[in-house]
Amino acid sequence: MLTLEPNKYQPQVKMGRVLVVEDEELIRETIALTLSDEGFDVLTAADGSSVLELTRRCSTGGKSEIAQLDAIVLDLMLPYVNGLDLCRLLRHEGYTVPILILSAKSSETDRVVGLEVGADDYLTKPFGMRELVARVRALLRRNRYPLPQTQPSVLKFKEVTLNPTECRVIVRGEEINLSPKEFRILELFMSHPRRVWSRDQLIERVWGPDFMGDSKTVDVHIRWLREKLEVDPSRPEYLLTVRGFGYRMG
Amino acid sequence: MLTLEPNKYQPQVKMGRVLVVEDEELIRETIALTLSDEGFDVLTAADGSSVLELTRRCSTGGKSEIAQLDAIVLDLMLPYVNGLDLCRLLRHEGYTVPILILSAKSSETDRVVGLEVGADDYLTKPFGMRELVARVRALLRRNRYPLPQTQPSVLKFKEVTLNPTECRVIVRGEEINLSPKEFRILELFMSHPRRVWSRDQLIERVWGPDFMGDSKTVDVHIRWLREKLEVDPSRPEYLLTVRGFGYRMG
DNA sequence: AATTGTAGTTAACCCAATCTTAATCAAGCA
DNA sequence: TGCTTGATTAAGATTGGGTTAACTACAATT
Repeated sequence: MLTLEPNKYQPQVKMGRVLVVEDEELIRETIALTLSDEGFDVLTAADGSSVLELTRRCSTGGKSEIAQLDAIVLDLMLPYVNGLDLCRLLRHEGYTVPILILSAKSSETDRVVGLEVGADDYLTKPFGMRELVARVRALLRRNRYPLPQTQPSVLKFKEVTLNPTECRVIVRGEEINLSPKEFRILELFMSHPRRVWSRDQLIERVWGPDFMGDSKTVDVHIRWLREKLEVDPSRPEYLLTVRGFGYRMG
Repeated sequence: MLTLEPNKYQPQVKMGRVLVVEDEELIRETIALTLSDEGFDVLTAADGSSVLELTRRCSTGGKSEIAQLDAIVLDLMLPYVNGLDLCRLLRHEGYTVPILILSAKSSETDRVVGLEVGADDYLTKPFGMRELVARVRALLRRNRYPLPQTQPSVLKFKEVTLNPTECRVIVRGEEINLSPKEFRILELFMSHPRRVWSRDQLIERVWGPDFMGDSKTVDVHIRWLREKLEVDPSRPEYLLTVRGFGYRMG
């Protein structure tokens, strides 16, 4: 009655453990597969009583398995134990795991009751998988401390990854150390791949409009960047020269 | 442009401070009144720029007013600054206040985008006031009773543990004594590990926007923090310098 | 009221990382 | 070939961060 869906792609980041409680097999499996593909560890249950069982069972010794969940996706129409009662009961037992209720009952009153019974979110059937995933993610995001970036917000190009908020650059798996100017030049290039930038445009964007010096200084910085980025700096694959115009990434 | 709705009934329990951002006056006032009747302290704003102003302003001295909110109800169709951008911006600035998006855009894609931009909930117009209240309550409930496992009341990073409620910091098993500024700087770093903070951002968040002094003062506080945190302050493992940008934890 | 202690700010100094400049060399193109 | 543009390098100038100490403000204590 209780299954763990192995992740197909084994993502590097642990997204969290989600329990899906739904009696209709097709829906249950669809949800489980989708969440699993998105990187969640998924447990499934087809009725309320097996969830109750979880509250009793302790795996590692100590906390019950419920306490180790990061979220529950809970259908309301369940055999034996009603979903609302189950939600109420879990809260009454002191469990604070985020609960997202799924239900065919779409009236405002139903939704209000669901939320008042202790659910964190209420999604009415029919629903789209993308929205379900987004809502589950929102629940986990809120409860994970600290909040991971809502969006990856990293720039990638071939074997180079640049993280603007952390000011980090990874090249072929190795972190490299860039000077401020180098970093900002690279950031500009990576946020506009394949676009050609003239020296003056680079000066304008990276140095600012007050810079009074020689635009040839750009060449030197490009040189240093190539030194750090390229396998063979004299045969660049990333920072390419566009003779007569400027430079371009890619 | 910014009003505080006084509670009519002054409930004994403080429900929380909610900011309602909505340009249509009728809707805004309806929401504000309803929430106010339900016991919330309600602030209202008619456009995005006055919210931006809030990120700058700080009342008691210290945290900006945004940081003192318990939730934001945010309409998407706003003059001047788009609601989505506003949400993204708040998250990007590191604010973790729960956000509930209101929108007339009801497609699944719109909802997914809203949630992915960092909102906690997405409610499509037309909506019922009871549901709105229930959802706001769910957001606050979640924050008030944080999950023991997922949102621990303490922040940990390597060998440093910071307890925000008790204002205590343990380093390698030993409790250390931090000054208020030091504590709040460390708290900010620990709630956003790996994120780079510029001196100005630190000033903004820790000192508040009214601080008129030299941002070099940050350096000195970092120096003292290192003295207390690091094994070898001249070779920091926790508070790292990112030359040209600022500082970063880890 | 005087004293002591704590916290925060500012200024001064030093050093190393970084940036700019200039000079020279190599490559592309007519 | 000759001309132009980019690459490369090293020297010198500049900036930014580390560090310390003096100074101010304020609170607690005597």
